[in-house]
Amino acid sequence: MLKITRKAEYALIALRHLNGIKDGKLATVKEISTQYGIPQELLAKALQQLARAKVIEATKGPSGGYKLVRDPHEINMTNFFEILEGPMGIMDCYFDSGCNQLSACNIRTPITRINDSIRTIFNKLTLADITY
Amino acid sequence: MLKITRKAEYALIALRHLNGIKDGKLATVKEISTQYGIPQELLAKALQQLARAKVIEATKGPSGGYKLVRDPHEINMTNFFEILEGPMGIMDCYFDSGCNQLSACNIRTPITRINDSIRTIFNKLTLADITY
DNA sequence: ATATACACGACTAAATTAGTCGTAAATAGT
DNA sequence: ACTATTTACGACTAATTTAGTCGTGTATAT
Repeated sequence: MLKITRKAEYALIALRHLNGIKDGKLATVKEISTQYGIPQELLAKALQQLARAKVIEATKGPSGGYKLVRDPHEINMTNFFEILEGPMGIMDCYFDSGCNQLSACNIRTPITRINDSIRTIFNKLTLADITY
Repeated sequence: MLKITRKAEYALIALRHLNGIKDGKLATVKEISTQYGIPQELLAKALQQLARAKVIEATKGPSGGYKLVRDPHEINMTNFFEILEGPMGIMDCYFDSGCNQLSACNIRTPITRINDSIRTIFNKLTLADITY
């Protein structure tokens, strides 16, 4: 319950790794996946998403790989999770999903407040915090 | 992502409902499920769990039903969710699950901190808050 | 050229969640 | 005693989501 996906977990591990290597150095998916025991293809997908979102930058070809291109203090966890997993909220009604039948719903307001609290936590948390 | 289950959602709706009815009055699963458009059997299960956990009390037979037996201020959301869905945490490694392969894991500490933050939110939130 | 690395969509498998069904047990009303 | 009502609960199926794999393509350093 309230779990993040493995893809996000793997991405976090990778980001922390990228954040730890020297400026200008690159890390490949292969390196990271073997070092942490992560399925390579799955990690690859996650990193591709982060690259599309311009959080990291890819270099193709031999001696290619990924590097961080944004200040870790600027990457907050709400952004991060939403890049990988879409909108964050403890219930679907929060963003979309007709939810026709439950027009009698008596908990929408409190749920919204809970959602906001969680978003606030993740907004304040940056990759820099994850790095210690 | 970070979603609660429907069972928990339904249970919340029911609890809020029970909290709203007069002292001594009971509400049946049938009433609640039809009023809010919730699958009866699923709601029944959720309420049975809450009854086992002594959050609500069941009376069998005709004119039976459920009532709240604890002060809404004492029922916090961590308890509530853990009764229905088991331990709460954004990642499994938090409580159990060997997680053998990832001994190289570089994010355990920050993950633990995030978990704690979320638990803190839910600890502070009581059923009374959900009721407005 | 070739080997290496990212890009990406399609696919399958596994796990979780949602929902259903059948049966039992208690009890109020008759 | 009988019946209708209501909770209790395990077993089951269906739906959805998540995890992981595969094939193919593109860029590029040597």
